[in-house]
Amino acid sequence: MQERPAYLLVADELRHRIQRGRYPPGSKLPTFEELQRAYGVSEIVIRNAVALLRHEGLVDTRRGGGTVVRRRPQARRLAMDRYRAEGNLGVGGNPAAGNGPATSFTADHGIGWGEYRLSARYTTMGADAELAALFGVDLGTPLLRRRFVFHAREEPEQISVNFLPLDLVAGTPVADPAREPWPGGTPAQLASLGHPVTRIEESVSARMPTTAEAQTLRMSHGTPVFAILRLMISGDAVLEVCRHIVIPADRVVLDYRIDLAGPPGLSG
Amino acid sequence: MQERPAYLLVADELRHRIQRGRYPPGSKLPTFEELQRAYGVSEIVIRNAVALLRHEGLVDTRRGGGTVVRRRPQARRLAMDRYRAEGNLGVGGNPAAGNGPATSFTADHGIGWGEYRLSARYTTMGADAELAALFGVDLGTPLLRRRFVFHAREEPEQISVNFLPLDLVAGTPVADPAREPWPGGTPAQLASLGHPVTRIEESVSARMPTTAEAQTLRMSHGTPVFAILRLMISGDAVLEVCRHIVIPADRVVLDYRIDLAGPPGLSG
DNA sequence: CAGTGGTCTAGACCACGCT
DNA sequence: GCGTGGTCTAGACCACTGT
Repeated sequence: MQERPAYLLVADELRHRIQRGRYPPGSKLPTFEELQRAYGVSEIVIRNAVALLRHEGLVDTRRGGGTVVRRRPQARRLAMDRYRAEGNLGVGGNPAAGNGPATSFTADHGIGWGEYRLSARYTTMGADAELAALFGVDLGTPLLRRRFVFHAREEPEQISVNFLPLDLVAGTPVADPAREPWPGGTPAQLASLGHPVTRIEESVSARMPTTAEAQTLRMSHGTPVFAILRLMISGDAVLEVCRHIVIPADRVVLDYRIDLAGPPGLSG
Repeated sequence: MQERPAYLLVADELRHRIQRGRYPPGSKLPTFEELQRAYGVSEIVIRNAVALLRHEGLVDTRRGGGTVVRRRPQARRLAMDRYRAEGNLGVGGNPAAGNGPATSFTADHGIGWGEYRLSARYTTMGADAELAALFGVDLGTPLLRRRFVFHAREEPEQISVNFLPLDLVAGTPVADPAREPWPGGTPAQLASLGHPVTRIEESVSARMPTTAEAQTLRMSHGTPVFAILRLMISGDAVLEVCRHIVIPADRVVLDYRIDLAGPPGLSG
């Protein structure tokens, strides 16, 4: 029977106590010095143990502020129906249906239009291999590249980097950053150009954030992100490629519905 | 201008080299001692830097084996259409369509029936609050609990913990662990009981694995997992609740399609 | 200002992979 | 057996939080 490293034993013990409610969310763990004495080990053992819990997303540590059991933020549910609402908004014309302008983002976060802010950066570039394949166009085809950081109540919540064919949007209000935020979002923009979105495809990945992403989104350690590749399709044409929507994974649950009742796929 | 800690500078440098291809996937980084000398810092600085990269999922370290740039496993695409195939399988009766028995899992992994194995553990329990709400039954209603670990070529790939109403399956082959693996999976099982699945709902979360999950799935460090809550619905009745499907997130991409062309939601 | 966690040093021994 | 990364000691100074 080989001995488990001391820091793992300490981590197991602390984890157990957190999960059993001995250290409830929001409470402080004992200081390193106290833990050191309690377990009769050196500081680095405690440090390694706490670092492990931090990378598991169980605790947060702050200089001078102690080690705090993380509160699980209640996750928002991102339902696919929100896109339906956006589409209708765009098609119908004015968003005068209810409480003023809206977007899937504002609906998701339950915030008003005034609490919604985004920072935008627009550039143009030629399609690289991946984008060319997704759009079904030639390499180097001019695209409008838009990078958004969505804020709810001044808190950064989501990064989006997306692309539109330049020949579709050049000279239109859609290509004007000053027009953002746009009620109804991208579906409304595409509808305003005469191309209502008929299908959306989302490819969901999860990974650890890059340091830049963690900084932009003010993320706590030990939290993965969703990285979603999204296509907006009108008829058979891909009109928008969102290369990545990046969302901290502790803040959302993605809801999808799959209907099997209708006629299944053709072949086979 | 405050100074960035040394270990972050070293991590930045190494990360940059990895991303630029200076250290390609599968290659070894210099040893700690070499890095120490190269940067003129103590060992712990190197250690902290490499630990950071490991938690970001960029490298793997092994005692005696050096620090290796992780190869990105090519992610499998889990498309929602696979459920359609399963449903047809069950309804049609025999799975004699093509290459023998199949499941969404075998299709996903491109493996034959012989390379597919699962370990199963069945128990019964009363519905807790969450399950009762999802099934729409009373607290304590008897349920069959099934825990599966799916293996492809003897590699553990996926954990599933799911529940069926006991009054639906008691005494049927579905409640017999020895009948697994079952061609067509759960949709086929439900169809065999006269309840074809008409709708599936999936709620996708991502988080760091528990230590038990990491061990069961033989995961490398710094990799999050998808945790999917899945409902199988026939008509208006929830027939199966999969409380969590756990899949290492570096191995899959989840594809979803959202059709907007049809009649939108009723209200509003 | 006291207390806390963060970074770092110099050094030791251990466990594992490779050859 | 040798070299690698893993664990650990004892101690120092720094940066931030709270009072």
